[in-house]
Amino acid sequence: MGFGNVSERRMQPPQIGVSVVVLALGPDEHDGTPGTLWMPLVKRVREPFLGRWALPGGSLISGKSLEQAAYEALSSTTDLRPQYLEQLYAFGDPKRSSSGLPMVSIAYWALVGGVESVDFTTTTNVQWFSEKHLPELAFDHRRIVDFALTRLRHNVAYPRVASRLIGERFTLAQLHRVFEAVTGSEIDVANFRRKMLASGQLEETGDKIREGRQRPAMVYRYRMQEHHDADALHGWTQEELRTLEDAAEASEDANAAIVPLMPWANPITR
Amino acid sequence: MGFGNVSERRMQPPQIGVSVVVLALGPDEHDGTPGTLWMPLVKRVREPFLGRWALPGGSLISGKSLEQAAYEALSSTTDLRPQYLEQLYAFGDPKRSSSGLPMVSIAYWALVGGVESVDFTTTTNVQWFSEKHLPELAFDHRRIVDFALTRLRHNVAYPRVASRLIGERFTLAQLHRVFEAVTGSEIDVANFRRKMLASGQLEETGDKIREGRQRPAMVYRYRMQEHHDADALHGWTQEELRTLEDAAEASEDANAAIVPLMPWANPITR
DNA sequence: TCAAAAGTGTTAGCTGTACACCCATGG
DNA sequence: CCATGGGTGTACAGCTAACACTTTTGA
Repeated sequence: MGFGNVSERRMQPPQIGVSVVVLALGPDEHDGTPGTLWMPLVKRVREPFLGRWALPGGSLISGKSLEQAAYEALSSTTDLRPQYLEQLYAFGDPKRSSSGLPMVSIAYWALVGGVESVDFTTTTNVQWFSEKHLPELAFDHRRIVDFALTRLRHNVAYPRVASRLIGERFTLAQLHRVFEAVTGSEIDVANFRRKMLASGQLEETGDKIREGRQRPAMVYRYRMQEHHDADALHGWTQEELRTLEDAAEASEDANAAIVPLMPWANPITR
Repeated sequence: MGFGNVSERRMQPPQIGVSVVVLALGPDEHDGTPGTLWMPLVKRVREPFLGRWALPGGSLISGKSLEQAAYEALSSTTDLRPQYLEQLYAFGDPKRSSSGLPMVSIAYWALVGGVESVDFTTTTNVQWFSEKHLPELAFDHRRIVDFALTRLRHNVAYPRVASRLIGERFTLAQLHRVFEAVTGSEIDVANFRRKMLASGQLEETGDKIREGRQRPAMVYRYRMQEHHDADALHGWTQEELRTLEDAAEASEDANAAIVPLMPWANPITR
């Protein structure tokens, strides 16, 4: 049972899928300093857009939540546990597939990493690309990527976001580099330090680390604040709460509850 | 050909629908002053949740964009042109329908109005409810409503949002009342005036209007800034751009292009 | 001429930004 | 002892919040 022709396909009820923009901090392509965002793409093995690079994703099948589907799309390309996963937007223009197949795609963005810990291995069907040198993508995935990058730039100031990119322990200088890399703008180091420390979100580990040959820097860690029970209040999932906050103004920062991500996730097999 | 039993339905591919939270500013229920948000709900005529109130919405069928589907859900309950329409969130937990029918719902929020112009007529299947006295809703629609209200509260400071609630021409006092009503907090009138005027977004009409028996107030109007051609730049729809901005911090306000809403909308028949 | 709402001025305190400066370390 | 990055002090500009004040109107 093959597909019908284009106009027949247009009459089908739309299919739902998820697409995930997975972002990790990796080395710059010229100097090796970490300061560029990388994302894995998969090569399509079917029409339409056979052979093109596309975002990891999959169809939504019964009994699974959207987050689960996104999580699985992610684990099919990376064996890392996502450090952050949030819904971006639902794309549903019937013209978007440009092949007549009506399709609604719910886009997610995820952060993986820990600066050192990401494995940028290339396989036949999965390859990591620098944000700055993306190939042509299938469907409207390029727009989804831009959407995700914009969101990240706007949200990197939230500790829960930045911390998922950089990893558990870090110096203020490292954190500063991440901010400059992600936002693409220069930030005064002195003021950055004070702002971060004043936020009360950072906690000294007591350790020091020397990166170059100079004075060693204090190692910090994000202080995970205790669970507010906000979800019990309104029945919202953490992910939904984050999206709510994304819509918030800057004023109320990070009074969100942080709980272990993906409470339903199975133990990872790696 | 009826439905199978619950476990059979669970195996179906999920259905996609849209739900719309339509908000308008209406009179307070005690004093008649405009200061309460109202929304239309429809009574369900089918299982599940037969007889319960639910958000206007519908199934997504082929060839229609999500926005079109949302627009039509809106026009089925209100013959007003939506002044604002924006995607909220995609809800997709398979447990959400509590009846075994897998369902993904893409929620939109819309503003209609112009203070005087909304017709709060009740019909058999459609009734307007005050935000403060909502009945029990079908599905997880209560959460969607809360989601929309939170979004509105966070975004009312954006002129394009507030203006769609209040109507074309207004005094600063009226605008001030809207802000206080929506945010639920007291705002110093003097500072509010200055902030609004300093924003450069307001424009005198030259008219004055007297609401009580006192000194008449200047009538203002929002200055619609010219079209940035941002959509041509990135291929984003206006609606997608707004959602992007929602994720933005307060700093960059309203450099968004404003174009006539719903360019594909047919002339209204009223 | 008085009450009530429209509209203006003034100040204290907070925050962001710029930039000068001191400190610790290995070579 | 010096170059380098880590880390601190300070001063100014601009914004916000609070509230006292003046103006305009109809009754």
